[in-house]
Amino acid sequence: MFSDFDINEFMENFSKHCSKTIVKNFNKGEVITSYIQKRNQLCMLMEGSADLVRYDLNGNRTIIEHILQGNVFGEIFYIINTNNEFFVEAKKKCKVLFFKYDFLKDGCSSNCAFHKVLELKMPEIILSKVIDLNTRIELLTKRSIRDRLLEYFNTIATKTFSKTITLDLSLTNLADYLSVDRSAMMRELKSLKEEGFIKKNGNKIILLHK
Amino acid sequence: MFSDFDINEFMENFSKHCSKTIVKNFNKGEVITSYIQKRNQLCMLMEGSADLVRYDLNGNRTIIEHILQGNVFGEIFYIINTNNEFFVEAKKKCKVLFFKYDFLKDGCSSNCAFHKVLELKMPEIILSKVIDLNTRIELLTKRSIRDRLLEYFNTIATKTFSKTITLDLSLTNLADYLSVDRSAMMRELKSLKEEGFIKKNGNKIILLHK
DNA sequence: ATTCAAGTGTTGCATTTGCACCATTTTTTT
DNA sequence: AAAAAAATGGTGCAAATGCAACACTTGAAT
Repeated sequence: MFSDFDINEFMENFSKHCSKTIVKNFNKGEVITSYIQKRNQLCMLMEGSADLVRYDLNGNRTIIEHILQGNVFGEIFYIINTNNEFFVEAKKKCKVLFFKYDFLKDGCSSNCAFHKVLELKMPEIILSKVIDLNTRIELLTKRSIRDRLLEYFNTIATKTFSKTITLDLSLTNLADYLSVDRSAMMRELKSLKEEGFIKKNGNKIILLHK
Repeated sequence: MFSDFDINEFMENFSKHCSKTIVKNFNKGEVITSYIQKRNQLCMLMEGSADLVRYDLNGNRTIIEHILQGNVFGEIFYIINTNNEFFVEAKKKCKVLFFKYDFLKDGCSSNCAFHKVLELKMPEIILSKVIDLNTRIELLTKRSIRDRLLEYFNTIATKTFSKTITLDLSLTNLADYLSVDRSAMMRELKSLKEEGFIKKNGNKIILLHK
């Protein structure tokens, strides 16, 4: 989608030239932002990886979104009407660009050229977000743990053109991402192995044709 | 978000002036589009309401998305990598505008002014889509039928500023939307009534403070 | 007005999932 | 290198959910 355009390089330059954007660095485990107030905040992950995590009243932890380099995130995408808390947690060292969505339309005082480019690219950036979210919904509408696991594996296999998958989430986090109980998921993984749907060795999974 | 701009009126005019967009009408029950090929199709619902429905291999029907007047939908938002079939079904008489996403960037031969406006408004249109999808994800990550029902009711209550809700989905469709078994959902609705969380009379539901 | 189709409400039973543990291994921190 | 923390793998049991079936009501079509 950005074949002729390196969005990360662009954003890096953007932040250097435009006084109204901020770049911050975070270490693993730190909270990048929390979705509480309405600040119209829009963020872009320039380096590293992070999770948008929700803790509910029962103590369940859910990974709402797995954020990779180049992805956008932030309050601007949410209407917060629950008591739950949302945090974006850095999984590795992260570099994050913060800016306000309003600001995008308004331009900045210096009327900088970067704004124009970002404005132009924004539909595509958000469109790829929509595609990711729909992929997530496709997963979450699966009714059984088995179907969610297979959907997750198949999505990655399709993306990487390979039936051999290296999980970038721990199994504990995978359960939180699929929004299911971890021990029940382990049980299901075992069944999938025994019934010949997959082979599993550590964080490597091979999808078998069945 | 479109306080100073009536997007529907605009689209109506757009379709009249721009040779590359098509408006079609559909009766209740008709299939508006199916998500199979990659045609970069983007649609906007100008009148009526519709559901994006998926039937899986087990025969389960899931309402992936409930599409209202002014909403956009279409293949462009999806990567189809499953065997499942996706249909958009008209719930009422519908008027739908079809166009191609690519075309948006390229402009049309007559270089019409409508393109410019749509280009300008596109980020906001898609942004509101993102907000809807995140609301949907928030619902689907709830682990119990009870929590999904309450989340659904609360979202509507927040939107309408009222604790009294009139369901615009049949209970059968609501179950398909929550992605749960209908009879299990009915059981849960009954418990919610008995335990004093809600009052229910036909398709009217009152949320009680608890 | 009658027939047919769809939606509602309910139940018994089987299956799946979640919960509360525990043992062991791996990773991280001190 | 030792200690602490986190992840993996597992189990028994309880609770939630799905499935299949049926009666009844409502709405649509002929």
